[in-house]
Amino acid sequence: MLSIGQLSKQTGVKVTTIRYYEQQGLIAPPHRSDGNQRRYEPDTLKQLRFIKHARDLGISPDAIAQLIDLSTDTDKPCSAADEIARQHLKTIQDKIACLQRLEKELIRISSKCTGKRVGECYVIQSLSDHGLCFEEH
Amino acid sequence: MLSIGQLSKQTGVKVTTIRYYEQQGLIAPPHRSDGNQRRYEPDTLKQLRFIKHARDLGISPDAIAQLIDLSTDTDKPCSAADEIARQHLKTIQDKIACLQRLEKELIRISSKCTGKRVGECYVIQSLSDHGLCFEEH
DNA sequence: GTAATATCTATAGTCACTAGAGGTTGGGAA
DNA sequence: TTCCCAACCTCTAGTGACTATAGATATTAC
Repeated sequence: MLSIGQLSKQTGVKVTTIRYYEQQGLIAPPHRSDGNQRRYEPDTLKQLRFIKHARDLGISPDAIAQLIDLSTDTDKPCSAADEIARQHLKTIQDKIACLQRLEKELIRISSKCTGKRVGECYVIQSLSDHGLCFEEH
Repeated sequence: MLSIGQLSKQTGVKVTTIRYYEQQGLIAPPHRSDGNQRRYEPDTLKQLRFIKHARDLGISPDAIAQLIDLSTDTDKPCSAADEIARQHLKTIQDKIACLQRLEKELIRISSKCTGKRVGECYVIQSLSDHGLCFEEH
C-alpha cells in the first residue's frame, strides 16, 4: 500500500494532480486509512505512469480516458487505440510544421536588427506590418 | 472611425478578444459614441494587427506589452526588442525539438499495432510501460 | 417607425492544473 | 508514551488567454 506522497515520488506526478485525476475519473478512488488518507495498491503506479506518459506525449485527458476505457475491455479490437495515436501524430506533425515556419520568420526578424534605435528596429517594424512576412501563419 | 465589429472583421481578432485586450491594457480605451459604443481611430487597426501577428507567433501578451512600451519610445536602443524575439526563438526551437522526439515515438508506437485485440495492442502496452521508449521526454 | 443587427456591461465558464487556508493524521525520536 | 512535524485531508480560489451567456441599449437599413 502506498501513500499519495509515495505514489507522487515514484511517478513524478504531483500530489495535487493525482487528486485532480481522481476527481476527473482518470484513476479510481483508492481505499482509505483509518484516518481517511488515501492508500494505493501498487497497481496504481502502473496506471499513473500510463497517464503521465500519455500526458507527456501531449495526449489530452479525454483521449486518455478513452484509452483507459478501451484497455479495460481486452477483447475489443485495438484499432480505436491506434486511431487515437494516429490522430495525435497528425496534430503533432501539424504543430511542428507551423512552428518551423515561425522559427524561420523569427530568425529572419532578429537577424536584421541593427540594434540602434527602436524607430528603425526591424523587430517592431515587421511585427507591425504583416506584409513583410514571406508566408502566412 | 471604426466600430468594434469593423475592427474585428478587418483584423481577424474577435470582438470579445478586442475588449479583453483593452481590459488588459494592450490597447488604449477608445473614444465612445453618444450611445457609449467604442469608436476606433484607423491607427488602431495597425496596433491590433501588430498584436495579432505577435500572438500568432506565440509571443505572450506580457512580452507584447513590453514591445509596445518599447515602441512608444522610439529613441531607446532596440536591443531589448531583439532580445524578446531571440528569447522567443529559443522557446520555439526547444518546442520543435521536443515535438520531433514525440513524433518519432508515436510513429514507432502506431506502426507496430497489429489491430487485433486490445490485450495485445502495442499502443496501450507502450503507453503503460515507459521502459519501452527509446528516449526520455 | 420598425425590425434586425450590433453593441454594451457584467458575470461565469473553459482547460488542466496549481496554490492556499485551516484542520487532521502518521511515524520517528526523546 | 508523548511530542512534534511533515504529510495528509477538504474546500475554495487563482492561473492565462480567452470564450460564452444574459439582459439591456444603440445603430442602421428599409
